[in-house]
Amino acid sequence: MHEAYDIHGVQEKWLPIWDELAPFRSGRKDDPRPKKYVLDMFPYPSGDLHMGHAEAYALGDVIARYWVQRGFNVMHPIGWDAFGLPAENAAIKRNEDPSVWTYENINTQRASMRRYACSFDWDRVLYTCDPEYYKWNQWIFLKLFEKGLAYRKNSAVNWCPDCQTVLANEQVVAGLCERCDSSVTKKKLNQWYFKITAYTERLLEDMKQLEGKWPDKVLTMQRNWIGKSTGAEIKFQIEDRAESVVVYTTRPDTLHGATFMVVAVDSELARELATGSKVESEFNKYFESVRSASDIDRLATDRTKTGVFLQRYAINPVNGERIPIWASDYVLADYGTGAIMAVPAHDQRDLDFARAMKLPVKVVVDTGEADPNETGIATEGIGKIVNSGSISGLESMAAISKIIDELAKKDQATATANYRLRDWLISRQRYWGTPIPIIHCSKCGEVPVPIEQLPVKLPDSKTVDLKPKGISPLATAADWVNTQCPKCQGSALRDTDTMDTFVDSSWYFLRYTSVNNQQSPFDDHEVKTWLPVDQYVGGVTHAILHLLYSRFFTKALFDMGLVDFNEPFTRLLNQGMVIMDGSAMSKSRGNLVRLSDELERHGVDAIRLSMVFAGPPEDDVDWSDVSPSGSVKFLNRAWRLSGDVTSKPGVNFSDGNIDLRKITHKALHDISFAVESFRFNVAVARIMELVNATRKAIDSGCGAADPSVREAVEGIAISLSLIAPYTAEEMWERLGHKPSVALAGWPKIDDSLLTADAVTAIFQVNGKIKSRIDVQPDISDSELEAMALSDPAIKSEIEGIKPKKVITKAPKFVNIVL
RNA sequence: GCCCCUGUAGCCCAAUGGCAGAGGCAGACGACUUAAAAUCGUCCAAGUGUGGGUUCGACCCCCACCGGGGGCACCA
Repeated sequence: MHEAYDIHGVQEKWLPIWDELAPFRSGRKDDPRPKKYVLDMFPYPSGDLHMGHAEAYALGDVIARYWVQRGFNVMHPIGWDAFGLPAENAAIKRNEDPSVWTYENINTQRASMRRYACSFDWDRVLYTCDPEYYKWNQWIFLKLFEKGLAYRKNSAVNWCPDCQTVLANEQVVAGLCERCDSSVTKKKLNQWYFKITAYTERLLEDMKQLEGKWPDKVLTMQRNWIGKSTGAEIKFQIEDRAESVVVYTTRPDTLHGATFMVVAVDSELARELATGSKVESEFNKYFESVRSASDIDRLATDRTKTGVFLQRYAINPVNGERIPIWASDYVLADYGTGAIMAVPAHDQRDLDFARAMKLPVKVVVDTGEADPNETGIATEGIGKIVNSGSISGLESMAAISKIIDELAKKDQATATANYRLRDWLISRQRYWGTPIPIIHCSKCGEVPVPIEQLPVKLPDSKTVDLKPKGISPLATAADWVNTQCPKCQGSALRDTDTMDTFVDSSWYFLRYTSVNNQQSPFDDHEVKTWLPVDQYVGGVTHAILHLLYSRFFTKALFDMGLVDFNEPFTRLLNQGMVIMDGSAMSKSRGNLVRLSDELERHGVDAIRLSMVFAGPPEDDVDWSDVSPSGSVKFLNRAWRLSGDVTSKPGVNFSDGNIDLRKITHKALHDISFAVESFRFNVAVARIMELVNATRKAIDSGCGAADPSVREAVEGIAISLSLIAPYTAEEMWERLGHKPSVALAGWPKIDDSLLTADAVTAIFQVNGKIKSRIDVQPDISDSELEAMALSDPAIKSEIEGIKPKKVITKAPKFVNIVL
């Protein structure tokens, strides 16, 4: 039986010692170390931790632990995103308060995190369902309300029939509810919104700060989501109507080609134009058919165009042509002005409609492609303008600015931009969330709950009918709903909706700085000390939702003077998913791997190591490609080294074997570099290399007693402490040191040991390698070139031909071009 | 349909315009062992998806195509 350490024994051994030492407590007032805020996205407490958490928290931990070793005062907090539907649904099923299920899961997860050796600061924990937390949600809501950034409006909203609540645009994915995949329908409701659209340009502009620091993918997704387009608003006179209609177009250069106008069937304008006309009943029939269609149907791209001619005409401002006005569902009521000028020759959707309705097609841009009249394919590119009066002959770009100028003088056009981003709908018709702190008074209207009355706590769940029925369960708590108007003292009603749980996570990173503060959401001084977050770690699933909302909150708080930075997360790392056999793990697929089973089998360190070593962090980890037993083997191999070292702690390393010392210093240097550039898999490979080299040095090199061996093994223990804390702690103890290795500090790297004694130079002829030779690393270009030219292999290649060119980069290579 | 990422050994992955291989998994062989496990050691394999181009030199940069993944998709 070869010596091996007891995986589970060491876990039980070190946990209480770490509890005692609390090596990751941050924020001592007199701490002289520079700060670093490393943040993992907090979990939703939906049961125990799973493989995905194991990966994410292993990666975040490497970063946090690394900066501690590098001498930083690292804040690495954790909390729970504890409001939300699963708790409520469980509560209904179990007939108990949602908090019971929630806190049971939180306790389970907390115990698992402790065991998983997460380097969290356990003094900075928060739960969003805690009234001490959501009180500040309400406080921020009221601040936004005061600034006009929180408002209520009546409009058609996304409704999930399964969750029985409304959803924000961001929470509808391809017509389906992002939570439960039900088909989302529309419902006309009076709902609360946050005015994120007031920040559109800044959300877009400030992304420049994040370039290179956030994954490009996330920035692209946010840009797409915001969806900026530039163009012009153009006024069209309408026959027999005093007011003109404004349309938005990105292609004012095609204005002469507008042969009809289309208004959104569900717009006010369409209703007005149809009312009292001969086509009113036909319009109503069409309107009803469109209204009952699901989003899924509506979004199908290959759907044939439908519409109703409203028997009305608009006048094209550039040529006075009468163009018919149609109502259709292919124009959206809430984008642009809800009406468009249709240019069938140069827009595929308009062309499809024109062909379906037998409307004329007029080519006004020559793109060099075939006539859309014949091909049925609109020529959407830019080109030379034709048949367009004053702008004929211009290129599209020049034509756009000219026509806008001309029309602007007559007050018929304005250059403008449009965005896809809509305001954030935050009211939800469910119980387990933050109550909206507004009182509705028949005399005074929407009255904010006075600050000193916060929090507006949720009514006791026993007094509430939790079953979803389309209105908020809070409405059934009569005693809670009926209250007094803070202004006129008359009887009034509380708002019964709760906030979207994304509100909770939009500022939690600020609360960590002062979780026990009862006077304000966060302590000014602490926020100045710690924020912004230096490193955020989490899944790409939040690329739009959470990250966009948090950026919006930060900017709003900045404008209120509450924070002094405008981007919350300086750097972002997106880890991939843990999958199995090529697809996402799920019970129904039968490919679920249970984290607890894996931990039981291989131990915490081996699982953490496997996660980190599996590949680049942003790639998915396929668990079927991972060998946790290989990790166990490696950890044993590293651990055994610590028992072989015979020199005493504190021995002078400079007396050690130079070869091993060079390997050690190079390895430690490379490991730092790899960790700082998020190539953790490479860092692990370097540690493995160092372990192999040390093994060799002990068995067949300088021997176990050499000081260089101690230096190497100590370096291994410290590096491993980022990834495999239990093993590292055991090694550190066996090396004769006191715990914790987490605080040992990164070894000082001696630059003079980083240069090799000799390097292999290569000699090429026409880029092909012909010879190689070991040279001094400080050899000069001319020396190396001379060596190359006198090298026998090279000489025979050259054979008296005079080289055209010789490229020399000492000490690496010489390339002779013939 | 549009945009982005990606393709290296049987597999997971390294290689920051300069020797294609750092590390691991799997495999083969040897040492130790009565034997096996564990351990230690040795070995094994691709010329970088395909075709062009730039360069003295390309896995790396550019273009096209093929395969895989992702995002957007009636947003005027």
